[in-house]
Amino acid sequence: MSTAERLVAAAADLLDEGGEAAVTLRGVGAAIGVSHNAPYKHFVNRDDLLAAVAATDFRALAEGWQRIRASGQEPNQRLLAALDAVIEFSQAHPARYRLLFNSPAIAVRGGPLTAAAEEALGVFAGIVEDSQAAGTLPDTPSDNLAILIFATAHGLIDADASGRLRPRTGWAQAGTGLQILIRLLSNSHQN
Amino acid sequence: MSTAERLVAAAADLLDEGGEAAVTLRGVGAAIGVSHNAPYKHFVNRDDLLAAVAATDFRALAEGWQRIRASGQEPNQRLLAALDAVIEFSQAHPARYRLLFNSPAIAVRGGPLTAAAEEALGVFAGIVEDSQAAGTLPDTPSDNLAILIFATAHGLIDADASGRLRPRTGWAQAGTGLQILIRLLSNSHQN
DNA sequence: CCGAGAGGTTGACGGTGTCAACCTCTCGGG
DNA sequence: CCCGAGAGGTTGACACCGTCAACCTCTCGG
Repeated sequence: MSTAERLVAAAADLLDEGGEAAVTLRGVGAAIGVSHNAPYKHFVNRDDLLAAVAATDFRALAEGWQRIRASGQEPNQRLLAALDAVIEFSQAHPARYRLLFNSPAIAVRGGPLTAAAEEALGVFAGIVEDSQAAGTLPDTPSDNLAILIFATAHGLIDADASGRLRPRTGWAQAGTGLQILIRLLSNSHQN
Repeated sequence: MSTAERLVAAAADLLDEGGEAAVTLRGVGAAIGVSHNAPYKHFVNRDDLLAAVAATDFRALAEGWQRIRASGQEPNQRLLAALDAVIEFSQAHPARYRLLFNSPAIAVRGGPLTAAAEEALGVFAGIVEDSQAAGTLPDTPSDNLAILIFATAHGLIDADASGRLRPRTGWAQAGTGLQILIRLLSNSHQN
């Protein structure tokens, strides 16, 4: 593993352990046994390192979704599995999830990060499209419905992370809300 | 205005001007002409000050929604107006919006912040309930549907803020997506 | 062979949150 | 009337952080 990769991995670990505030260039360097300035040989600054973590995670997410899309399940089952996958990631790695979908430091940047994000969301849109093609979701333009569904998932995940989901709804987790949404949308379609 | 209130106002201004990173205890103190340690006489630490800003904004949001709920419009129009209000806030004060609904530093804390947040979301749930009572939305339990709708709104706002909404959907802003959602839900109800 | 560049190091700078100590009013009970 | 406690403000210090600059040391291609 190259030094740059080890730095990214160390940053991801620190993110998991202590949130974004715990990711310090000096700490990341120390974690892999290099000096406090070594990261600057591979990343232009702290945000750039975080962006690299985000890009890695987007690629992993896209890969997981791709596998789900290619699996033999029913289309709506694949959609629910894709949503479950991102919910699971958000619970296992909250800070990294926030980096992907909530971080202003990352939002604007172009380049490989944006490309990785768009590829991942493209795979997700494909999964939604499969459901529409199978006739189990309304035939609104695919990208629009995908964004709508994903936005709801993200909103529910955030609400859960903020502790505002369970007390108000009694739902065990965000997935419950999404099942309800999918059902409502299916009803809408069959009207 | 008390010193504490002036500190909160100054913090809100800095949030608007330069994002969360620009809110520095020293800067907030300097902005109102006190020393770099004066804030500690009113807030236990930086997060506490940010929480005070968030609580203030939650109360203002609740007040605005209350006014909308009491207005004479049609129930579904009131719901769309409430959603427009939060979208407008998110665009006028992105960093403060993020503080309300995205911030891990704020999420866990109990006390007045949590109370203010729950009151605001309660008002929103009331608006949704009105629409259900008028028969223009499905009769899923009120709180659940409110959370579902608000989560979608929040997700679309985040997607927009990350620059991932417009290129993919062509929607002018998050509100467009919400109109579509409301229409889909209405269809679902009338099935 | 040698020189440039990649990748690493040390050292320094200004800025930041936070703690500790001190100062100075205000005001209510003896 | 006094006086002492506490609220609210100040200065000073500390450790830590991102970042810049300068330097060192390999490696490798012309």
